[in-house]
Amino acid sequence: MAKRKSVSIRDVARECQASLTTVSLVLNRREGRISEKTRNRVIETADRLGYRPSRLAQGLQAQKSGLLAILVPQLRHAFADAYFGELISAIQETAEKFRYKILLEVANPEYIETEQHLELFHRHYIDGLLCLGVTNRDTHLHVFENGRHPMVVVNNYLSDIKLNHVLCDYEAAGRLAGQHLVGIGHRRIGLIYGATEVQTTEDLRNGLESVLASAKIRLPNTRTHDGLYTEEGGADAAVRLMRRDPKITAIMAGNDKMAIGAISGLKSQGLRVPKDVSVVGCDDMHQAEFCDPPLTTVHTPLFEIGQRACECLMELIEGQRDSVDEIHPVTMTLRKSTAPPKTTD
Amino acid sequence: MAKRKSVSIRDVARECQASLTTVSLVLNRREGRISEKTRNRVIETADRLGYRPSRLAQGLQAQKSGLLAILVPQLRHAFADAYFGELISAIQETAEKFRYKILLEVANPEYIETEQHLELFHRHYIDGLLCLGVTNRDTHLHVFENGRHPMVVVNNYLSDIKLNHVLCDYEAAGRLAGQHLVGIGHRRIGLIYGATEVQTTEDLRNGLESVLASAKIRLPNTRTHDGLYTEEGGADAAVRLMRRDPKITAIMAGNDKMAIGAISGLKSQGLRVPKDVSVVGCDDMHQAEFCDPPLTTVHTPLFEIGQRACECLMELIEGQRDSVDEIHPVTMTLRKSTAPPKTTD
DNA sequence: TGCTTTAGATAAAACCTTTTACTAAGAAAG
DNA sequence: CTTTCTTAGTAAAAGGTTTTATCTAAAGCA
Repeated sequence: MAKRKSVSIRDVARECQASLTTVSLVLNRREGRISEKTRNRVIETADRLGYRPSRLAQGLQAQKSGLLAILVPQLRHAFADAYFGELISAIQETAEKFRYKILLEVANPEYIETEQHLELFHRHYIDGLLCLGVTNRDTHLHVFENGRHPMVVVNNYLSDIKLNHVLCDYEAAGRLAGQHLVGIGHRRIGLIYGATEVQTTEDLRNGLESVLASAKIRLPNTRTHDGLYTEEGGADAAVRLMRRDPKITAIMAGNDKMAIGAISGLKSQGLRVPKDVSVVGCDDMHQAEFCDPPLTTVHTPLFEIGQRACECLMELIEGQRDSVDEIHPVTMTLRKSTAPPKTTD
Repeated sequence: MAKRKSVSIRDVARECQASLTTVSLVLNRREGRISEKTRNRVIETADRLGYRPSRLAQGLQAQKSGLLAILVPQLRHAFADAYFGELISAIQETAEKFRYKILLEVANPEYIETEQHLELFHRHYIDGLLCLGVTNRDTHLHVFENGRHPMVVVNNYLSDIKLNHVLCDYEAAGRLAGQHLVGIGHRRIGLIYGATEVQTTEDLRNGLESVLASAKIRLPNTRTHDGLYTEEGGADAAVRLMRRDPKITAIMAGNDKMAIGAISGLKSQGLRVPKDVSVVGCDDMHQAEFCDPPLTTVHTPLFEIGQRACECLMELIEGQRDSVDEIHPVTMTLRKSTAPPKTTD
């Protein structure tokens, strides 16, 4: 079975006795220039031959690839993660509406070293870039500071580099969780944070601390621990926190994964949730509803964030705006993992 | 800031007083044709101007896009799913080794209707395709039967259409789980399956039934239920199964998500796992280790499957082979969600 | 009749590479 | 001194599209 060459616009033109220009004009619906008769002849021929314009040729001519890239950090199997998955779903869905396609890029050390994220633009691979899971350590992103290449940081931002971003209000998330816990009577509250180099981690902690402060509660370092954004990390952190300060009555975790891990860790120590210790998460992942007990958590509108990030990127590409800076509100979702403390201390 | 045009090979040639051919030859390391002196001059100039070959032009000339697509079904936020995530991670990692990039495609009804999966090839978007989450209903894939376009079905196959595939042995998975449960004394065993239109679901059931049959145990329809591959579905199915036949002592679920849902459903009925009812899953997702109780499950080598599928696709593209049909073995992972039944009936 | 306008169509350029086929100059061979 | 071979390099074609500038024939007008 010989791999027959695909039919080009040239073939269509020859077949229906018209020029390339005519065919192109007709097929691109440029109105008014071509007679009805010729138009129909061209369309019929194109249809009959099964003509499909080559995207490479179109891209070359238009100097547009029609592709966006999503840049994800290299975590242990990053795509097996519900957080990234949710954002990617949202972005892909939105991009499709704008007839863009999505390229998947993973930022491993060699990738950064060789500046592949820039190369994507230089080599005309993509028209725009969405960065997921960035941290303050991602100094390689400074190349986007000048805004020369359309790019948006999704659900985060960098403290030192001014970049386009769309995210939700993690300080408010910390405040809401804090208000909830303090409101039902907790005073010894622990915090399991994700990586400190993530700016939103900082924000969340600040939000929580501000609420605690106004209730005259301190958050000493003995009551905080890194949970690495993972279940294992959360479990481990919870165990350590309780060992350091057994009087803790409530724990907030920086994301649902760590919160679920924490619950598991607490259980392993014979502690009941929420009877002995309350746990509140952050994200409101699908899974939060299905753990035991169902997780009280801060709802962050991840899907919406992904959508907006993509929409804004489109506007950057089209030149309809030249910077993006959006912060979306968050809400509290009450389930069964929090309750008033047994004893007030 | 005027969007300065990017530098082309023409610019390099002009700048260093050489022809396009010479520059191209040097930059593509075609050995022997160009003198050391000219070579160095060209390299220096290209470097100085920051020349980057346009992928669109290269692709047009080579009639290759350098892109693969992953086609995922439109499920509720498909990418927020650990199963697909694991496969995608593996594929992306492998593709990178071969210097291919990955395009993300979601097969919604309109997508199928307009044959976008074919269009990807016709319009030179991609050089190869990997299909995830396919079912026997996906008749639109018959267009790939002739093998004209390089494509591989990942971790599944279709009963009616002969397509390239790489998957793990789901019949063995059913057998292993069955042997384990029967081995520790269970005789009333329930099955929560995923969608029946998925061929591997069928295989898994056949494997389980074959083991039960040789132990003279039947698997009547009253002891099976659809769990929709979701946690909710699994929970619901477990509740219904126990209601229909309260003497069931063990349940196998077609994937870990349903198994975890089932555990949650059983708990909600006051049943203890594994004391009252044993549960065994299939997949061995990361989460399986962290639920309560940790899940006994069949380990399917998903990462390896993704890797191999991608490798085979490369070979199809390069014309090094013209069909793919690989089945990988599975193993049993014993944790805490199964135990001998309380009473034998 | 002679000039201008318009509708319909097209040739050629541009987008950027790679590859094929060719040339010019110098060296080796006779 | 002529012929052949080799080396270093280049012009041109091909890959497929869109767009700009141009052309032709017919119609409109004085």
